[in-house]
Amino acid sequence: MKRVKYRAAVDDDPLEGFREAVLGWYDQHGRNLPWRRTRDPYAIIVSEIMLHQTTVATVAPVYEEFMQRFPTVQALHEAALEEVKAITDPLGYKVRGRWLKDIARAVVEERGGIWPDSVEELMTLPGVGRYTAGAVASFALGIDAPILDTNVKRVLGRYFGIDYKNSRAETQHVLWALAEAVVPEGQASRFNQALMDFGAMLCTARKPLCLLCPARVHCQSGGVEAGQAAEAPFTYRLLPRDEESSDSAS
DNA sequence: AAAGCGGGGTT
DNA sequence: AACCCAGCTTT
Repeated sequence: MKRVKYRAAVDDDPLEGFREAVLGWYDQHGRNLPWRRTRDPYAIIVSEIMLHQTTVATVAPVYEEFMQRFPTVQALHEAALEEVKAITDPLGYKVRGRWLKDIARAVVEERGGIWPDSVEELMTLPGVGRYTAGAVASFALGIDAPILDTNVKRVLGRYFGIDYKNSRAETQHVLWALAEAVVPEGQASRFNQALMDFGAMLCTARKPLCLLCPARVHCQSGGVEAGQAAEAPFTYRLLPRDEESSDSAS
């Protein structure tokens, strides 16, 4: 008796379909970046500070030089600020050198060389906001924390039909909620990386490759190119959560 | 909520 | 010329 070689996968769940599309695409096309070869919180946070509003191509050589010169948080702590800034200032946003020095001081002197182990604690470090904290938590600590950078905003905004460029607090709140909801359990590190590559390489700001997109069946952007109709419209809703007080949103 | 920070690349 | 880039802090 001949066995059926394939099993059917009916992609009628927009959220699970999105996860599978992004992860499947990432397996084939994901980038091999220097800061992905480590889980050292120090190396990860150095890369994330450098990547603030700065392209991967610009950061990569500077990151390599920085990590060679200051391989550990102790090495950075003992270095002169001027020597640090000589490497980081050419990236722009020249406060980054001081932030990294202040982070090193906080970890070495105030925390005995032990890194914060939660998003909330990470956010107390200078230059570390919610995005960077989520990145370090997921990439270095293995915590299922969401991230919401410019790539993820664009990808989720298009897929869920949200005006992601709107800076209103409520819009950003919804995007964060979706960024959290979409993370597959136990896979935040890989999935968050996948989301960013997906946004940087396929679902790009200027000319997204909608015809190659494995998630386009459900995408609420309807094809950014030529105003195509959404193939599979869907809606989402935000559920109240127990641990949050109900007066948070106005 | 809005401004300020910034060099470097793309359209 | 305008837009974009693994955002955060200050006003």
